Amino acid sequence: MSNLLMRYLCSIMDIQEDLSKAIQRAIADLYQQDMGEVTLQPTKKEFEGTYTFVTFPLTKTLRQAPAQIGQRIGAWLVDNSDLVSAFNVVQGFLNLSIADSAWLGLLGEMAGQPDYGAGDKRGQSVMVEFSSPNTNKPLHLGHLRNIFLGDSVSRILDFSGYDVTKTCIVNDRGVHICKSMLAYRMFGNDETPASSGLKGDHLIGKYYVLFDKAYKAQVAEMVVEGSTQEGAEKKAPLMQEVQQMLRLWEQGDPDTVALWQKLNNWVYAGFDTTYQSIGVSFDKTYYESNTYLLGKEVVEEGLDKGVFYRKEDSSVWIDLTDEGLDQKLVLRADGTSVYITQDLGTTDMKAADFHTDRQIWVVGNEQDYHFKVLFAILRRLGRPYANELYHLSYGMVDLPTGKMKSREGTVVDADDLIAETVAAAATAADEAAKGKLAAFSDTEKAELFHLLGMGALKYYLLKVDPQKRMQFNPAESVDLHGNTGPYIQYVHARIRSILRKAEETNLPDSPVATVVLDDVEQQLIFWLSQFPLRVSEAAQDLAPSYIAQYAYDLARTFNQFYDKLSILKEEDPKKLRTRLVLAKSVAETIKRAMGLLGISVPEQM
RNA sequence: GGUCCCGUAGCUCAGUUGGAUAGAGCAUCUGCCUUCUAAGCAGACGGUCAAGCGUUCGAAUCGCUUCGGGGUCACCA
Repeated sequence: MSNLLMRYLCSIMDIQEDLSKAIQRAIADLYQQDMGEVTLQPTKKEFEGTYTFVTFPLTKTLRQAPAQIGQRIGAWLVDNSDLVSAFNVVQGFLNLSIADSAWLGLLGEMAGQPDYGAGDKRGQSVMVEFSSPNTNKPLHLGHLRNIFLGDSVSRILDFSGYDVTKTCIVNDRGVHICKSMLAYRMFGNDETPASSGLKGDHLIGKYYVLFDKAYKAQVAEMVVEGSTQEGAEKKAPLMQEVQQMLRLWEQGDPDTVALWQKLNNWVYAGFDTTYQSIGVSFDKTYYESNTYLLGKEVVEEGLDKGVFYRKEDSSVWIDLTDEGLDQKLVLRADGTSVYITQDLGTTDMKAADFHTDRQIWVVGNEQDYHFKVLFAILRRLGRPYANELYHLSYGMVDLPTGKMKSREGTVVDADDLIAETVAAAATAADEAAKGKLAAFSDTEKAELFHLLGMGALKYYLLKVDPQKRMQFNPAESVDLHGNTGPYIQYVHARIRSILRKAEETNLPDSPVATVVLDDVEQQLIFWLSQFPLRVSEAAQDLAPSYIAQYAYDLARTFNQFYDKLSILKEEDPKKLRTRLVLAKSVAETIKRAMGLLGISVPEQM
């Protein structure tokens, strides 16, 4: 996939890039050798300097000891480059200090850019599919990881210059929803979200559970009467009724369809409420009731092309054993579809609807195999888009007590979790505020606590590498201290407070070119300068965790700066002005970075 | 069993294309508010990077083997 993603091109001055070129020139000048691209790394904090160039790899070609190479290049840079103010050599490591003038020039350019870090429009489009719930029960914690990931990846790609289409495929048909429908018909007494006071998705979830209870009781009874467990599960009258209902639905029976529509609409309203409270939306929602019959013509096409083959029982298969996969059924003997049939058709349809250059699915890693097969089939069918399909796979969310299991009732409901997180954030924040919120109205307070709670929750779920299974610890997820969303939000509020006091309307937008910088100021400018690179890496790897980590590093460095140096009480007006520019840039970059995670930042907290 | 993913401090996690003495947070302990928001800062404690072998100037990172955890290999979705 990465072949499509070009390296981010930074329009502003790039110290790292310029330094790397200067080193190439040094080597050319001193040794008459062309080393090609040279890479730099940040200097470890126990050493003096900002960037480190490793000279070990040059020893063979240049036939000189690593330390000596470092000495010569370092000296050359100090003499010939305005960027480098000093250097030191430790074995094969050449540590370079950057001149204040270079830092200040960089800060000035960054501060002057209204959309600093954004990528140029590249005329490429991406579709991101995420959330994709079933309509028989409410969203849960696992969905939240999925939704936050999909939403954040969409924002990152958009910010990086792609045209992004966010889609959601709702699984609104099938046995699962018929179970809720049947239970509602049996026990519902025309209950509605309004009459019950329940969100629509929770109401339907309640009937899904009721069905399961009644069904299990029925099965148990039949087992007592002598049936086998397996036989009872198939023959139980409730299951028979569900199957009959599904048939009626497929035949378009008006009563069944009306009931189905009524219940599903309640569920959608419930989902919408949840999406709204977490600040997530979609450009296009597909419904499986409209797509589940798709894919059969793809099967015909595959048979014609000889990609698929028919068995004696007339079921249709593909043999993927030479790719390390298996033989896979794509159409049952009775001519009905399986899951992958429908996905083949849906993928074609999405491509036809939006013509995006890429399609990304945010789906849990239990479907890794499914997507390997899906992509392999589409490649064999010769789809032009087949090499630009990507499964953004993520690991499950575990609780401290272990796996979430719906059977054992340990599934964490999304709405409950959001409410609890916001409530916990409110308690903790109220206490920590120590009177800072005295001027806030109740509404303003509620908004702030929601913002902090969502910041805590989103940051907690997004800071971890998606691929990894992660543990959700409720207590940690609402923490305001340390590597958390609220810690970063706090830094933003702190800076905004200072800027307000500094007569906001009259803030400078450029530093003074001649001031002497403190180490921590250099570090802060360094972190600011890393933002575009981090964004491009996050876009390339579809990794919101890079942005989360970055935002924390930036915020933490600001707190060190804040503790060490005063802004408003600085007596040297040049320094004061420079620090204001610096603080303002940090606040804006934090806001932007957190925005890429779908997290808002407060003006005051 | 085939195949894929994971294994880093007591716990939760970072660790950029192989680089220096492997980093944060939480927890525990110690300092710092008359001073721009202490929701903060600084410090201490804490490691056989699951184990072994190999590749190389150099490995948490790459390769192989073993052990441990999980997913998947449905005419479910």
